[in-house]
Amino acid sequence: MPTSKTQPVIAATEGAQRALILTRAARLFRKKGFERTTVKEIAQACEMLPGSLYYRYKTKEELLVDLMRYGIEDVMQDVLASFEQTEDPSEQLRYCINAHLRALVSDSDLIFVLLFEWRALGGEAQSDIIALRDDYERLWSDILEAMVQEGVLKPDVDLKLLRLVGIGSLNWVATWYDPEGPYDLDQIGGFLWRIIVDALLAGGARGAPS
Amino acid sequence: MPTSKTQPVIAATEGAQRALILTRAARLFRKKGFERTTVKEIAQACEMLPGSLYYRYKTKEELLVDLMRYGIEDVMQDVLASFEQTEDPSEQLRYCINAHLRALVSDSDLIFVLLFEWRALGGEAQSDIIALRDDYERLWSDILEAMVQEGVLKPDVDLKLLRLVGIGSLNWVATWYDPEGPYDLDQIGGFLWRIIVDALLAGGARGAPS
DNA sequence: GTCTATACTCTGATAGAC
DNA sequence: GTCTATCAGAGTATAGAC
Repeated sequence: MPTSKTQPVIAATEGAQRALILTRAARLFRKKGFERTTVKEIAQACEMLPGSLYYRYKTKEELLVDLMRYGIEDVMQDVLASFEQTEDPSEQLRYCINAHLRALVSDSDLIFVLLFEWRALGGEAQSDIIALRDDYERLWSDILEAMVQEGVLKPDVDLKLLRLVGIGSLNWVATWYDPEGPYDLDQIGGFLWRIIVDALLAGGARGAPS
Repeated sequence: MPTSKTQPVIAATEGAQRALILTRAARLFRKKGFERTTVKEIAQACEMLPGSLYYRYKTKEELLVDLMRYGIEDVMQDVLASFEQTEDPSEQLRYCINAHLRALVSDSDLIFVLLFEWRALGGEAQSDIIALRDDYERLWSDILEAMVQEGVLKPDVDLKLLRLVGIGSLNWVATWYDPEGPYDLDQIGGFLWRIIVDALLAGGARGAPS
């Protein structure tokens, strides 16, 4: 192999290992919760022994933090990419909703863990992750604000409430969604999207903002 | 004290003790999670010692199960009572939304624990609690169905999806609601209620069911 | 019913060989 | 980088006195 390509290849391998560990861990954390999952189990799932894991992460909590960081980067990329697929604000919302849902229930369980295990983090780590989550929510604020400025949403809608309630309904999907169930992600996302648009579309006949 | 009153008084005292223990435990579980809360801490919060707790509950998990059972009975009563305060289906929905929100963030943290700690339960206990939760969700199905039959919601609305998405947005409020924050429960509940009604009201001009 | 004292288990984490 | 071996600590749960 040419020397010039050595560096990237190593990096990719490293990254792959990290991804593998975090994904396997996420699956366990999602199923059993962070505390009930032992380091032994994580190592086993990665086909190594506990000692080897401690070469990469000083503590179990540090692994969780890295997992969450990795997860949030993942969603943000997905949502941003979806956002840029169209210029139409209403469609942008639809795409982003779908991207969020996909990230939430896809085979990587990173986002689920991010959403449901943050209490397992101690003080400072918790603040770090919350800050990252705020970044992500800001992304949604931007999307909604653009919709207002483009005249797709009524100007007097409380965007913060809409964001909180909307993301909430999306996040909760993770608790009941069943790939074998009657609804696919597009249906769920579309349902929510339609409600928002129907209720809050600019120029709507009903719904005085009281 | 007259003898005839002795029995009830004892029962009330017993019940009060149970309520005290479960409420104190719930606060801890909410803050730290079930696993990170030690039996010692629970006992301390109840001003007793670990041994005393084990007189009432054979295991820590049994305490959690009782807590969840107690919590779900609580919500169901509240929501049912709210439902019966009016005959108007639309208002019924509004009242029930508010009741759910109140239960969710009131000083008793029972519902929060019920919603976020069910993974801490092992197999059979988990099934029991899920069955209880299904009972509760059925209550919401009934409310929504009544709204359709009274002509308040469009007949072609997917009630199951509406229920899932709606309850989800309500439940998630528990993760961000701040009593000192800008929104009170009525505002939050009202916001969601208005969206539903505006988007899905029978005879709506927009929103063909695709 | 509550307390004291304690047994037993399991887990996160470390040190050092390879 | 990964494995072996192991420790110190913590936590649930129990037995029996009061």
